[in-house]
Amino acid sequence: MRRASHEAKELHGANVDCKNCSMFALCLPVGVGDADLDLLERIIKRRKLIRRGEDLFRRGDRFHAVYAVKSGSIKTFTPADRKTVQVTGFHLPGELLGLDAVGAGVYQYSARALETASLCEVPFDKLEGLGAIVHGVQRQMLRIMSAQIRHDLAMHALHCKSGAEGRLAAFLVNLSARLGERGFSRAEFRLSMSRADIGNYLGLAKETVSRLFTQFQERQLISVKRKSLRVHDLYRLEALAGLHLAGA
Amino acid sequence: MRRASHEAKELHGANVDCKNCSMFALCLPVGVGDADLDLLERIIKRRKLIRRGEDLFRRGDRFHAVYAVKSGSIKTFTPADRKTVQVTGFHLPGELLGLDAVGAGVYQYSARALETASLCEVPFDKLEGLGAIVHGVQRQMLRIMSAQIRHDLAMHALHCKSGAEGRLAAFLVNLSARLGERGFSRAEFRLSMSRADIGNYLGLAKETVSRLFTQFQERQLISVKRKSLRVHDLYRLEALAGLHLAGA
DNA sequence: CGATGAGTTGAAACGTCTCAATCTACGTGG
DNA sequence: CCACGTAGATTGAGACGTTTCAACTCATCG
Repeated sequence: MRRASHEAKELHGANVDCKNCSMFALCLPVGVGDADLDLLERIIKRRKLIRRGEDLFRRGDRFHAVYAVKSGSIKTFTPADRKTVQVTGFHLPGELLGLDAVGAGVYQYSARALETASLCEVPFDKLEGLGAIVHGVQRQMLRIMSAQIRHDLAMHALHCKSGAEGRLAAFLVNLSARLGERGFSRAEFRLSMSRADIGNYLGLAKETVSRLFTQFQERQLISVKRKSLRVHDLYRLEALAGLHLAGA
Repeated sequence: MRRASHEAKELHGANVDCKNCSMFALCLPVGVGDADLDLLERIIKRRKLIRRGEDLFRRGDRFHAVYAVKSGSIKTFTPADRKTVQVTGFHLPGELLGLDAVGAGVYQYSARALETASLCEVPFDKLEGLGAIVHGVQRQMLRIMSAQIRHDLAMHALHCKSGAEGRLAAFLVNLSARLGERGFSRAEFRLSMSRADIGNYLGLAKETVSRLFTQFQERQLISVKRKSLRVHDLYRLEALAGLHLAGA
């Protein structure tokens, strides 16, 4: 059970509260109002602003920091064919980027802003150093990594749905849920990525995505107008996505 | 560049050396021959043996331990439809299971032996406790988690290849590489999972998998006889899988 | 040695992709 | 401020690949 009782924010423009940020868990163990918190603040709060189409980092860049999205959204991608890319994920406000690079030393994919985005940069060596000192930070770092693995698993499951319909439905349900978790509206939001990006991500042709959107609309599941989307019947959408398994 | 110069072991029956185990990294930071190592040993070395078809744990079970596969292989799966399952992964000797459950408290999927398998059980609370005390263990735990995230990313990429041919090729290349990393033969190994499992995992019908195997065989890429597989032309297989991108 | 489950193969049905034309929104420069 | 150019989105029709259904073979095991 998750709460989403706040007045839902607009994705575009609004920042996530630190409370809703994936990184916030790191703040909890340190005594609030303590010198420790100040220490953490000094490490984390470097802000970065990038505009639509600009890259945050590129595949192969030396790893030095994890990023938390404060506002806007980011897509990550990696070369596929000699002249195409594979979109590997979309990152929404409150979510993290770059954890996969921790042990590798270099980023595994490129990250590009889908719209103007602000981010918190967290230099990892400093954070790791803090973890060695402050009790509980280490524990939270593991929790965060584990959550990332679960997230990736869920994305994986999303891709496995056979049939374009189920995949797109799962994608929308997933987007809706992730936005809802951070206090945005679950029912109405902006698709910051193009149809082509969605298609690429899901392994579908952009035309198929487009057709499916209009089909979902005819079935009263959603309404889409350009980039704005409204979910009318989340339950049936989830059913299409293959959720609603056992009674659980 | 990875080395595989050892005499290649048989997958079936042979154990991975601790040296080749994902968990081994945890042993490095503690001074070898020290009292610490003994401590680690006491935590890790609970062995578990399960037979083909038996479950190591089930989705929803309370999380208490991470497992390392010593021999044999494990498949993980989760319910999909009301009466089908989705295979989420295969775990080979030296690989880990259950890291995703660290922050969740319960396992996210069920794990079943594809053949008789022996495992090391690592109670996580104890390990975490040790991490708080022994310098370096914490660091290695993060490295391991990060590696898991990268692994999941790679699996994700594998699924994204459009076209059954590319997906199956990528799957075989991936299997070959993972076995090679642990000192097994990259060219000749046993497919411990059924065609149906492979198909389910890749989002293909089992018949398609079967047809592709014979087709790959006709093209001299591999030879398959029942469960034993030999890779004849890894390079062309990688090409099919969509690797060989830029010159890098 | 028959039973059983896994694997293979064929033919038809279906779904998704590709190609191509059209349409829409948006940003740019006149 | 309007007009145009462009990139993204939509829609249609045919080609292609994968799934499904079904028959059959082959190994394994009681």
